[in-house]
Amino acid sequence: MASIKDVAQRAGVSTTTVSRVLSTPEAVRAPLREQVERAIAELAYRPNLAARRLRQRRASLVGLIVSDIRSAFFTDVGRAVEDVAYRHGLRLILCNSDEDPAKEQSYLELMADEQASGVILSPTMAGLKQLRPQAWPFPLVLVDRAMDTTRADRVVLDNQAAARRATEHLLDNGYRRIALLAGTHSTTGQQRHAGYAEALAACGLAPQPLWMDPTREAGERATAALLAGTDRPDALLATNGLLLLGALQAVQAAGLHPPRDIGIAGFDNNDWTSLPALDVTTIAQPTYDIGRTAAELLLQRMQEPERPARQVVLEGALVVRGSSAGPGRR
Amino acid sequence: MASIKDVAQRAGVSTTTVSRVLSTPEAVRAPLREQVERAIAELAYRPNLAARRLRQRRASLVGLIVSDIRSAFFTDVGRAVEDVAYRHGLRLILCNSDEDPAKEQSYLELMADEQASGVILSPTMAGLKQLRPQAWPFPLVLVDRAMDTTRADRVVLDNQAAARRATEHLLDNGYRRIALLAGTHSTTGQQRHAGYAEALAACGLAPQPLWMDPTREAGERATAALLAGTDRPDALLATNGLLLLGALQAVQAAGLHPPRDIGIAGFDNNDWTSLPALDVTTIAQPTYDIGRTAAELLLQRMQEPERPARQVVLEGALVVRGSSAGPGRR
DNA sequence: TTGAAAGCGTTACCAA
DNA sequence: TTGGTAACGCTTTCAA
Repeated sequence: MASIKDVAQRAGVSTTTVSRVLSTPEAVRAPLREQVERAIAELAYRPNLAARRLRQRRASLVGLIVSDIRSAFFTDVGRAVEDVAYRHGLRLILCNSDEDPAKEQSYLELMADEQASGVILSPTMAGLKQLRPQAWPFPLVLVDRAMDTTRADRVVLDNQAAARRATEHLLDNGYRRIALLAGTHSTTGQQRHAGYAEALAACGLAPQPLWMDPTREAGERATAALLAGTDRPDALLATNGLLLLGALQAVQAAGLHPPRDIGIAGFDNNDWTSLPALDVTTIAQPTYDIGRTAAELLLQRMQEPERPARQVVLEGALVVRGSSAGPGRR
Repeated sequence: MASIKDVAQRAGVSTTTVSRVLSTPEAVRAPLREQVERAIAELAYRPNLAARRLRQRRASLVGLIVSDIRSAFFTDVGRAVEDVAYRHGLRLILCNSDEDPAKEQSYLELMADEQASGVILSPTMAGLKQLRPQAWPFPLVLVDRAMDTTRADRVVLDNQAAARRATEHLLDNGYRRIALLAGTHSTTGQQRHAGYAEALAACGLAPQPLWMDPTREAGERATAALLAGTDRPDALLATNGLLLLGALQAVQAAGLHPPRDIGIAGFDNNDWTSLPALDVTTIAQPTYDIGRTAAELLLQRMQEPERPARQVVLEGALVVRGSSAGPGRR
């Protein structure tokens, strides 16, 4: 591997000059610069990142730690972050905490060890509770999940409003006994519950929330139990895509047909929800905007570490499809 | 940040000894070692990875470059790779090439710049064609996609056999005019086509392959055109999950009901395929095994760089569901 | 505008 | 078994 020394030798200049051509080319006179650039090309020189980091005590690298890499939500967010980061000469490292606080912690430590310039994090519930953003040697931006008390920049959906709108939509279409499948382990589940409860309260109706692990299996079990019970709901709202999938599974297994037998709506506009045979009403999140905003907040904080923390709230879009068209409708 | 010097000073030993405690503790006598360990704990010392890399000229880091991070296939593979890597003290960096050869190339360069110990790659078609595994400064293991001529370790599905089995299953259930939705841009599509053609040839039937971008939209368009045409097939086989989704979209939009009006089967046992309202026959890939095997091949090659390249072929499982039960069946 | 030299934190070599 | 010292490749003073 050619080093900066080899380049300097070949170009007949000092290593300082080569370094300058790499970082601030305009500070080197044209003829010399071209000489150096030629040597770089001829030797196929690539700077050693480890050496650069050691010297600069900072890596041109941002981390994105997500709780579930499988969800379309986070991959879209990741794409947006990468786009912004790349334009600013920053590399992105993607980490999947898999909803495991220990893994999350371990990745944060990895980022510290790697001297990352910044980290964007969608924390687990446990991780969020004990999170001390100031304790990390890099700026931290939270996405998707955050508490009002957290002193860090954050980008979140207006979960409460989105859930309220979805619930109102079900109410408008004639459903009255609306059950909520809500995920524990996340602030989003709680906020979505709040919006749901709010909409029902405005109509003087009783909420029927069910709390569970945010998995397909839990959603299926809870829904099956609900449908087998005496006080059967006439509509279901699921607070994320996996719970929605589980709910559909149970509804279909019970031989029920939305929207007639039961209304269905849920968060996350996953690709399969638009299949005509399912045609599920969903809340679509502005995933790309969320990621882009998070990356921009991070870059700003990197430049201005002392500015006060900001929260950006984005809106979800209700995608109305057939599954919530109203009881008795085909 | 405390450095190894601070630890040495506090423990009253040389930096060499501290370094040894970190890498080969058994080479340091117990009392001294404990002294050092105490100092490390008290100072909350963390080794500087950049310095370590600069010195060792190797990062304890493996890269996984996938063509589509969204697919369950690659996230499962990633989890398996991470498990194995973690057990061997290696960090995993996940990169998404998004089927873009330029991005793939750029990530390979990133891995070289980072002095990665090894890389696992699912190459794009263009990337595979011009891939020179020996040209990279790290061992390379291919997953999912590879050519027989590629001189690198590789782990692949027996795509041809899997496609043959799926086709035979459709034939066994009475379908005769079976169309194939195959993705260009990948060797898997071609191999799956071969198995499909083989099964049809054995029955003296004509293949009806359609080549397209491996996207939902392309699958939908192609299927819609197929269904609107004169020589309408009585079954469809899709070579990946997105094409399957697109095919279902078009079939349902046309008001057709599998398995009666048309048989459906496809690769990738995605979570939504088991919904009762869809109940799609699929080929499930042993994703975790694929990832684990790839990681193991990589570790072996890191230890023994000169061993000849090996190919590991794993089998897919046909998951029979209702969508292929036979024409005229409900 | 250019160059010399120091130093980032670690490990590897050699000597004790 | 332990320690001194050089070196990894780069950037950043500082001086010319």
